[in-house]
Amino acid sequence: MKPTERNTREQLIEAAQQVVLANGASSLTLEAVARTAGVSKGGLLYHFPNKEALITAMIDTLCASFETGLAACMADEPDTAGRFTRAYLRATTAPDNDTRAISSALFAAVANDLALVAPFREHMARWQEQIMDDGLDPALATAIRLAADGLWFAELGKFASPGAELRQQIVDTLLALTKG
Amino acid sequence: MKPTERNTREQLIEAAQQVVLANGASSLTLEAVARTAGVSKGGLLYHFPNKEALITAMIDTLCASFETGLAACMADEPDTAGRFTRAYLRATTAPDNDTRAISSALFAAVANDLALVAPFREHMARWQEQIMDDGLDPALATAIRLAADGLWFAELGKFASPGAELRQQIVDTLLALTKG
DNA sequence: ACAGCTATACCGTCTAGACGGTATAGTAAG
DNA sequence: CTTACTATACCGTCTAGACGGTATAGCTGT
Repeated sequence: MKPTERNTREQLIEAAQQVVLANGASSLTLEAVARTAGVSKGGLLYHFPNKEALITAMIDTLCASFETGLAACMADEPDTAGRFTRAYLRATTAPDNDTRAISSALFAAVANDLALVAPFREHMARWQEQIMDDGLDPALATAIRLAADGLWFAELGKFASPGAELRQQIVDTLLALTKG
Repeated sequence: MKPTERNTREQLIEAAQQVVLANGASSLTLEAVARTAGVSKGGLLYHFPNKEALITAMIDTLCASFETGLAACMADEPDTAGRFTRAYLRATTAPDNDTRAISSALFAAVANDLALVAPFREHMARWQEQIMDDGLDPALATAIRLAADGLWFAELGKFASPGAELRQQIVDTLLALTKG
């Protein structure tokens, strides 16, 4: 059996997500993560020299995961005006069940050190650029993006998040807005 | 000078907001809050027996402040379909400079104990009820609410928040949507 | 094929310090 | 005598991170 560098690292990140979701960001301790991942604390520190590195990796995973989903949605979308905006909307509202898990990285970052959200901000800025240059009225396109973010935020924090049926109608309404 | 029960209490809440905004939620310690407010730690504990009570008070302040702004916006809005949705939009996007300060309560709650956001969730649920029963298509009205939340969230966390001009156009676009 | 070396992938223990919270004694104003 | 604090000392718990040790895998020269 090969020592599974990749797997352990990923397991640790997953464990960190679980810990945050289960008990809140305040319970994200190195020990708890190690225990959840079935690894000793020393083992965790081998992969991530400190807590900051762990959270940074969580944020990277979040961004990479979304970027992947976004690329897939772009491929499915015809190359007409509003293409990126529609893909963004579809990507944020895709019924990925682990969206919440992955997004827990933001909670962890906010709770531990606001500076850790910087990479996320940069990604957002780049997406916003593409929204602005999407062949739609920039204000409308951004409004749609904000609605998508708002839905994602509502579901992340369980802030009056709409039920399945209403949710679908909202997505459809927003999609329709990208088509005049 | 009467020992100013009210003022000190409010000062402590303000200090807590400042601490969170300045250094992130992780730096919200009782000692730091007391120091910022110019009060001894014992004095803080006189008003708030523990950290949880302090954060709960922060959340209450957040909700009360928004509720007040919302009521004011309702009063300014004609009693036609979409009245509440427009008021909600205006209230969340009002250029209150301390919106960010007050909203730091959410950061504090998420960082310390997710259970503390429960009162906020309840408020959101009640607002959502009124959005649904506002004489508009529920999906459209909720989409507008989510866009308002998204804008608030973007500005709270500095996530690709639009500049002043674009922001105004977005609000106008959303307002227009409530009028068919 | 086998010894010798090195890098990888961990484990378990320890410590310094921070933090929440308690206790106590005292003060100043009304 | 009560309210509203200040000031200080302290305790128990938790935590990040350092450190030393260990087992294994994969070369490399012979």
